[in-house]
Amino acid sequence: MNIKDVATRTGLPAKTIRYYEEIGLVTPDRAENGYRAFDRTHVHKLAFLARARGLGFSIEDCRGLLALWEDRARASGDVRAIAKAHLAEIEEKIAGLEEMRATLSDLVAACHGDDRPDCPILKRLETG
Amino acid sequence: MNIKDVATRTGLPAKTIRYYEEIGLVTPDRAENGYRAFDRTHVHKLAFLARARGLGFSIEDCRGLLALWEDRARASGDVRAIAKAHLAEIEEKIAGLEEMRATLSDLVAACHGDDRPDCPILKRLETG
DNA sequence: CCTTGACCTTCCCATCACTGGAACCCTTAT
DNA sequence: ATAAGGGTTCCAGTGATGGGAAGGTCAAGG
Repeated sequence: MNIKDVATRTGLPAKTIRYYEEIGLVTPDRAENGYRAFDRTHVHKLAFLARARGLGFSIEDCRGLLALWEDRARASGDVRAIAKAHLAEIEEKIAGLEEMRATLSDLVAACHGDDRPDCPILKRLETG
Repeated sequence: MNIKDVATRTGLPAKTIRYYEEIGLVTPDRAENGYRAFDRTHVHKLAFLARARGLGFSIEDCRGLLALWEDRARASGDVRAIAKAHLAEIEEKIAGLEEMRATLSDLVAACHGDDRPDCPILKRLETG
């Protein structure tokens, strides 16, 4: 299968698939004309990657998850540890963003937002 | 004032302050020895930038906010528009992360996480 | 046979907002 | 004289792509 078909099937841009090959996440064969030749397992792997990335896992996490996925003797605890660490990062990010949101929505609410120069938003940025 | 003092006062790394000069956000004078010479207004400006960045505004947003801050004839509506757009972006980001968090915490909860290979997390990544 | 258009390839540059490091200069104190 | 602790510039790298150039390949139509 050529790269465009794989892109369509997995939802990943062709560029991204080439990148994943470059960093060793997939290793498609090559046809005689130099085109990448993907088989079912490659597509399956790329779909896995697309889902993991969709859940926000880093490329390196994905590499680890892929390795575990392909290891029949894996311990589910290892998978869980990766997911748990990632979950913690996400929660941290959310917390940071929530704080920004709270401040920003207060400021936006406090600013009358007309032609006058007086502005609580700028005042806050000015004075902390 | 030399860059280290400004860094201490604003909480910004010296590297970042140099970068802000490079992209035209501040334009400190130069002493005879080539050192950057910051005065009170530069420090004030950098502190403003530090706070705006702390609220997640992009550098380009900061540039706009700085310009408005320095414009006595500004309309607070312009400031508010920038803040509102940024708030919307943040809320979008939060929504995306919340979705990830929900899925991930379900998966982490469902995975027994021991030595056995059976793993709902991998199953989910495998099958969507 | 030739051309067109849709593929494919590699390669390099850009993103965002820094961060690290090398190589070198200046100042102050010992 | 030297050492510590400033400062300077410039180059390269980060994560995970995206854009675009320059050129090879393939199938269909005139």
